[in-house]
Amino acid sequence: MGRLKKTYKRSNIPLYLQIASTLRRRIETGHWKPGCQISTIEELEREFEVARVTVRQALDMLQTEGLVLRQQGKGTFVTKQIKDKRWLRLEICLSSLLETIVDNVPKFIDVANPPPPRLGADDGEPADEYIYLKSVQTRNKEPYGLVSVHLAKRVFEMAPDAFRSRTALPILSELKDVTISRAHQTLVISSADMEAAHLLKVHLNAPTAEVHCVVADDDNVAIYVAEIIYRGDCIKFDIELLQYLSNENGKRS
Amino acid sequence: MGRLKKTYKRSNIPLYLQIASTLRRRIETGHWKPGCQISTIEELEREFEVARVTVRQALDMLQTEGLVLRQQGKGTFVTKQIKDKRWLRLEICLSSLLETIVDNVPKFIDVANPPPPRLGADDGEPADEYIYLKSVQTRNKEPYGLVSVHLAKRVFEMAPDAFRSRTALPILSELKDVTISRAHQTLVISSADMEAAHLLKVHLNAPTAEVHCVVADDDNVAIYVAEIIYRGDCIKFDIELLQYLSNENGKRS
DNA sequence: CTCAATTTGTTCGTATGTATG
DNA sequence: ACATACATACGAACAAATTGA
Repeated sequence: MGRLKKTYKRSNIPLYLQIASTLRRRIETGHWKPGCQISTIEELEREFEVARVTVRQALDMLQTEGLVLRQQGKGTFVTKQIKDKRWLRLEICLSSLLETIVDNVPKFIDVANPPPPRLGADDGEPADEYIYLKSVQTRNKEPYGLVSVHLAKRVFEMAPDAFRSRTALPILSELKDVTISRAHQTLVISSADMEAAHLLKVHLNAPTAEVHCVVADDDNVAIYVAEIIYRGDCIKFDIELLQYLSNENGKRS
Repeated sequence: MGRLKKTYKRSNIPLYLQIASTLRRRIETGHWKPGCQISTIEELEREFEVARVTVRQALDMLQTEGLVLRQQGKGTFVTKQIKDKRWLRLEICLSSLLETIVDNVPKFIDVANPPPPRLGADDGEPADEYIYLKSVQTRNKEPYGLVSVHLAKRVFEMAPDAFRSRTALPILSELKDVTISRAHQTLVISSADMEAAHLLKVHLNAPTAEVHCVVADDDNVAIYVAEIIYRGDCIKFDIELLQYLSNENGKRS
């Protein structure tokens, strides 16, 4: 068994899906640009070491997605560039984060048995009581984030109607009687479980970003504890490495 | 077709794999802790709306991985916790980034036909000539990153031996005759293609972080252009949202 | 216009994998 | 463990459209 087959077999995912992903990627990265003819079926047969029908099955998918056009006797051509949908820029300061999400429209979901908030060691003291709010965030009617928020009941009751209709964090930051002393966020890369896949309309195991966000007030009480699952394909992170310069960097004048 | 089946079918990935992933996740997140008995096969049958044999096939995988132990007449028990391997903290300033990667051991790969560097509009002017260095980064003998660097030939020749044996960025920052005027990084979430899957020893389509990093000198020439693919399961991002406060945030004193 | 080369389309038969009850 | 159905994958042969010589 060749090196290729070995990589294929590490997952038991159907071959034609794996090949489709690889080809889709070549279009996405601009390796094959729109209008350009891609490798012939026979070349792909040899490259991936698979049967003709399997290559065709992969191309069928791309054609259904409208990415390529196949013409008998001519070849297979790229019809459109995949547009990058990564519109959601992750932010590293609270004010820009708020700007990004203030206009989002949450669709709230009823939850029968709310889980307890997951608080880490550094996240502050738990509040006496929490209200649990779960919602799907959408943009252009496309879901992109699944948000589960534990909001201190005391805070929730300052503006219950607002919290039940808009995204919590901007409301929180506008409340006069609440002082935010700490806001901390952790991001890891994960993959969609059944619930997330269903609500975000992606494949099971599609790449996601899991964000854990905790806001503490001036008594160090965690008044806002959120678990957010974003679709991986809508997120982007820009970092200017020289912007927040610490002093140790002796190189720069 | 029920809601569950619909989510399953969105991908054509075999059912037993999807179920295995879901169960593996429950162990990973601590929903089922070590020693704990998991749902019986009959419960899982009902929960996932699949046949008995399909559940068993999923459990076979977990048992092969050593995650669970099945005992006839007793049940299925979790044997070990999956350890979180997210040791690599992404950094937002150059000095901490350098600290993180300075000791990394790259294993260089020969490349026949280097691709051209991918420079965006804001990335600066291209250098006259680049040296292409491709390497797999490892930690504890486990691969975690696939790095492709275009290094301006002029810079490379200042310390060719160093660049051929160590990670480029720390060397670059130590060179006396090079002034870094801009260092910019973009991160997106993606999934492993054939090559990355093979070199990073993950499944095809496993979640990854793709980092595009460009360093420009004081003539605004892009002297370092890197494409890095990290395993998604070794990355972590900590953000103190109040640390880098912009002025508009009127709420805080 | 015809011919040959190229490229995709179609169809068989067979084997194995996945999923059900 | 069995019978059944359907999906995946192979290899090979043949058909149809396009192109340029």
